[in-house]
Amino acid sequence: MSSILKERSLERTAVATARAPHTKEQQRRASIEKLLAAALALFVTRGYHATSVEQVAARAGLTKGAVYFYFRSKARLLLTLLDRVEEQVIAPTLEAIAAGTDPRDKLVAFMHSQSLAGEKRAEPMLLAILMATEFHGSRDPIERRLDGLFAQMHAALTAVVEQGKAARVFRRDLGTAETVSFIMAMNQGCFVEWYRRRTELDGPAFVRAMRGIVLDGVIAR
Amino acid sequence: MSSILKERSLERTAVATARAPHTKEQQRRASIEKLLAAALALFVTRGYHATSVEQVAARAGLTKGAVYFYFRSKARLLLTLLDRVEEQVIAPTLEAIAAGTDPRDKLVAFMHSQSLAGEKRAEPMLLAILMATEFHGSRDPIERRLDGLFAQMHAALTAVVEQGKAARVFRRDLGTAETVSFIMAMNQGCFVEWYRRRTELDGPAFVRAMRGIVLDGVIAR
Amino acid sequence: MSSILKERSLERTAVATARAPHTKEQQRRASIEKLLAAALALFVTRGYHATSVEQVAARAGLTKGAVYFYFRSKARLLLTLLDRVEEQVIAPTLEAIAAGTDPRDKLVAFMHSQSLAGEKRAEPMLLAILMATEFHGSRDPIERRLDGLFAQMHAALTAVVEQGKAARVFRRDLGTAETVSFIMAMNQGCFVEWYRRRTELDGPAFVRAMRGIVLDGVIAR
Amino acid sequence: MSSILKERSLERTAVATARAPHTKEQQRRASIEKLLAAALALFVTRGYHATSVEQVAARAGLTKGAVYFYFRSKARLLLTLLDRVEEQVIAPTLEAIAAGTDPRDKLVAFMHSQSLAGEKRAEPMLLAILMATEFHGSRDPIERRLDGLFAQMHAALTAVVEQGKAARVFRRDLGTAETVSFIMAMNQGCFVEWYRRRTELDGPAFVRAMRGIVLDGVIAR
DNA sequence: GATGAATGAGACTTCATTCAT
DNA sequence: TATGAATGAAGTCTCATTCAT
Repeated sequence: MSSILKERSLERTAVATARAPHTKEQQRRASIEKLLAAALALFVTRGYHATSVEQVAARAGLTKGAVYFYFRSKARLLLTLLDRVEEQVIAPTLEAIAAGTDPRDKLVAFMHSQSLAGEKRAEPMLLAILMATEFHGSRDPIERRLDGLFAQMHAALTAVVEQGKAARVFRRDLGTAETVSFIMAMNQGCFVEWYRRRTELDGPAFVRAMRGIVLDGVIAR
Repeated sequence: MSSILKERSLERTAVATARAPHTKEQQRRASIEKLLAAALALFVTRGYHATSVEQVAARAGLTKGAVYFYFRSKARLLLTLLDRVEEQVIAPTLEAIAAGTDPRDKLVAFMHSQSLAGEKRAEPMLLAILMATEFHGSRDPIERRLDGLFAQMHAALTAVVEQGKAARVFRRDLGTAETVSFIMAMNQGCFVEWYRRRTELDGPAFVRAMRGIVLDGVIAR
Repeated sequence: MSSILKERSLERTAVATARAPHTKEQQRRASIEKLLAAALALFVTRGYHATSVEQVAARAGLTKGAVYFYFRSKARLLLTLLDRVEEQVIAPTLEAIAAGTDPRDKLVAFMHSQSLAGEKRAEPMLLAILMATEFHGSRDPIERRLDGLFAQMHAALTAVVEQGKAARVFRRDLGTAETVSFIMAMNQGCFVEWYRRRTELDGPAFVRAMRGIVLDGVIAR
Repeated sequence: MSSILKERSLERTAVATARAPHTKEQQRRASIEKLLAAALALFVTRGYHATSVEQVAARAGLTKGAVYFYFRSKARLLLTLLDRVEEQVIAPTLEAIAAGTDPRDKLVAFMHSQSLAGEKRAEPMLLAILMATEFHGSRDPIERRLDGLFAQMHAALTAVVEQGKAARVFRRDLGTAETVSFIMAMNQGCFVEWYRRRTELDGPAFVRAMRGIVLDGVIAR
């Protein structure tokens, strides 16, 4: 949410665009993007602790110093990445849920939005899930940030399930908290499974299976 | 499967029990158990890489050296733990599946066995899931060991689903691989979710929700 | 032969000398030299295994980390030192041999070159000899490097002895391999002896004794 | 010289031989011999520091504890071995020198005795040479012990050379200390070379070369 | 007579981080 | 803007040694 970079870069955008295309500002942006992309790829495949700042820098074609110049620490590098997850994955999902008219619609919207994310932005979403695993119980600020991200989705889904049960569209024999947890857990589990078995699984078919099973299981008959 | 410890201790069990277990053997066992218990707890809560051998030893009331005396490396400590997961969680689940008579029965048996494990042996099962995340893509021998563990369950479930579809008890509109992956993913996701939200969730209710949704979603109507 | 350092530093020498060598490059060089000098002194007096990286760093006025920054391992530190031995001791000796016109000349050149090395570069030469002892039979890459170094001198001397015997200048009653081994062994033995008894022995007198005995013993009467 | 073991074992020899052959005393001896043999082989091939007490014990078919039971430390293990070197190699050589009638004879006796040792007891002699290299400059008691061993031979040779020069049988243009050092150095260097190139060199031929060169080089014409 | 459990010091190495340039 | 030198803490592992049995 609060990337260190945003403010600084925005205040110079005007000047930069007025002047010319190949400016310091552009290089700055490019370096930042290269570093974030490198970090994302490495954190997702190797994990945060197993990835060294040097590896991130090398993959971005820069040196360690650059990471510390743009991000003040390895942790902020991850936090900046998590800001993007919020913008690009969480926020759209929340909006999609909000846009739905009835509970069933909202649940479908949630799943649809998530599978879209899985297709277009698999890595950012995966990052949040994997980092939640890696930092769980660490008492690190990063854990709190991640808890915040998931809490938003959790809250939104809780509202949907309550609504659904009130409207007698969803099964009422299951606890709300338990239903929500199930949906979140299944969603995250499937994300990870899909990422790992990318080559073996048929993406659309997997999404269909997932959606079908959950809807049939959650919707009251 | 091949714990370093088993051989040595077993070959002496006869002698030991004949003479009544005396201190050397007892101490050996006790130290090993303390170390394994400490490692299990720490690996599950902090992760493997984030846990130092010294922390494991300290939690067991011993020193680093003792860890290296019994297990020859940090990796073997984890591998020994995974041997136990296989014995205590995977094997019983496979047996439960095998004991089921029809596909529906077998699927229920799988879920039941897994939720039992979640109740009685949450940490060992969780260990396998979390380590699979931490070591995925590492090319480490540990990754291969984990792949082996999950492959067993995957294979068993694949057989169940094929049977179920052949008998027209399970939905036939979903791909087998996708259905199996869904079941595994959901199962693992729920395990993690339940562990993390232990205090907020009602265990039995959560298991009921999970089971209900999946059965209703998988079984053909 | 392939010092890690050479490439990097050489490619910048032009720029550096053009602009007058400034601090970064100078500091780099200075630190490397300090580390290599410290390592050389310690490896020669205490041996490789008995010398810790920390001792090397401390003697150079730096910390362990600096050693790993410049050389990536303790082994590379030694290998870099061996590169220098090759350049500064082995190569000149080979050249001296090559420059000799007849076998007797070449043998004298060999001994002269070696005693010069003993005077001016006792430590580098000694390093090779002592490390050959320490690593013999270790199957370590360092052993292979050392074998390579000595093989060059061995080959050169073999040619000289063959030539000498063919020209009937050298004794023909002794096997070539045995004569060469004797020369190498005597040379190395004397190097070590001289280093150890530096204070008691008269260097020039020792060299004279050595040379006299060998020549009188090898040359046919 | 002062093996810890001798006293103890001797006082029981009487009892042991009186009783029966397969006694504790015999086993004791056997274990000690196995340990010493293992240590000798390992120290010579891998070096003292690079050999762990555990490796020694394992090669002897025993455990670490046994080493500490018989020898109180790793150092004493080596010291005991050096006692044997003195008995089996140094002493006989000194006696051989003493038995010679004139200087030339004594020098030949020295070289003959040493080459005999090289044939029959290569490892013990080698041990002394290699350990002298490994411990030189260490200020360890072992270094002093080794200095003592070599000092004996040095002293004996010094007497021989002085005699030889006085009798005008040896070259008088070379310093005594330098000549002695040369002989010692050449002798040790050849020992090592021969051990390393055992397979390539013809032992007798090598000894002949060595002896021929040295005698021709030392004896006055 | 010998083992096996356990320790603790110290080794090599990695890595996040700082800072002068 | 970015690099490269350097640090220091921490991590995995080895090993000589002690001691109860």
